[in-house]
Amino acid sequence: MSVRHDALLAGATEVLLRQPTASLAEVAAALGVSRTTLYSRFPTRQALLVALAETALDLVEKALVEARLDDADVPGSLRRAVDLLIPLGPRAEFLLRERSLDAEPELVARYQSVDAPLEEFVARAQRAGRLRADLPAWWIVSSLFGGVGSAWEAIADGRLAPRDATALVLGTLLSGVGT
Amino acid sequence: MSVRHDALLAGATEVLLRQPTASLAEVAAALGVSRTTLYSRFPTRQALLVALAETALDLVEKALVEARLDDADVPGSLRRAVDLLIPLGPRAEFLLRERSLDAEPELVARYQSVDAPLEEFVARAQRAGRLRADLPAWWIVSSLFGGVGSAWEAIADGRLAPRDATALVLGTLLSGVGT
DNA sequence: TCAATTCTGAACAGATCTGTACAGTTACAG
DNA sequence: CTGTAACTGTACAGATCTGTTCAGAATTGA
Repeated sequence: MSVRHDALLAGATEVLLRQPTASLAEVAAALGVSRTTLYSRFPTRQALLVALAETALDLVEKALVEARLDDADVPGSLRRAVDLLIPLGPRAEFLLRERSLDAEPELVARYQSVDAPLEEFVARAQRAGRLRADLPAWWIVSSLFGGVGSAWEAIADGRLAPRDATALVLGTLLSGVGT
Repeated sequence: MSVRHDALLAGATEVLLRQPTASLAEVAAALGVSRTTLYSRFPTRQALLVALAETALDLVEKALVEARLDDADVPGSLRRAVDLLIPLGPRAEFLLRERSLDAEPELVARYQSVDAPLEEFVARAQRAGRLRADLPAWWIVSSLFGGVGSAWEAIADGRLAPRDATALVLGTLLSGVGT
């Protein structure tokens, strides 16, 4: 096997992220693999997209586990989570842009189950008075992911150094931009 | 003219937002217009996309003008801006998702010129001590648009009432989610 | 060295899309 | 009522993409 299966998935994600309408011929060429090989692994284009989404969700899920969300240390937990999410940029960004994935019920179901541990953590932190309780928990989670997304964009544009991203995202999320 | 030109643009935006790969035949059908008519107004598919983007940028630009950004009233100015940006959701969201527009230099140039007045306003507010000066102005603008984007998503999902959106976005942006 | 698995290039049918052309119909203004 | 302008349906050529098939080449492991 000249190209490992997961390396192939990672490469395909990047190609399709840059050019979502790329044909499988273009994807195969960019990966240095023949179109036939691609079809032997993924029977249809949609199957490839779903596989890409699955692995991206796996990565996000894994990041949230590795962040070791700890009710006793809310800022530290959030810092670890953002720190682990930042490098996933290109892999996960694909999920948000590709519309045809919304038609896959099993994927849509996973979106929520992946968010769940973080949302529950936020809700506990709110009850413990560590986070504002006058905002919906889902909104706080949404804002966190939004901040991570803005950071991805800024990094891709070369405006932001990856090492600075976490502090910027968390500093803004927790304290706001007001004085 | 059975379908007004700008109504046609608005409708086309919605169709293409829901299904970015829709053919011009589908777009025309959804608009109640013949495919031939569509081609008579926009010589190519790309020309249609560019026209859509132009009008979306016009709307954002107009919203920022109408917000009457006033250095003496930072929170009020931001509130007016967000208030006017929220209803633009579907129109502007299209811009962010459609990748083929990145190949149009004149559009890319406008992205920045549209943001400019807001970014300058933020920079002045920072110098006046009304906003945190330890964050880059572009990041604050990016966070504001990110918050508006999260609100659009939540509204589309039915999780958020449009009337509540502005307070949620601004409350989070200015004060953060920490206690 | 040999055998099995995997990859490759080429070709194919079917489908779809774009962009163009044109003749006929509708709608509207004067 | 009449003429102009806009719209419509249809048809076409060219291009591209998907998904399949298959015989041969390359790799790999034993």
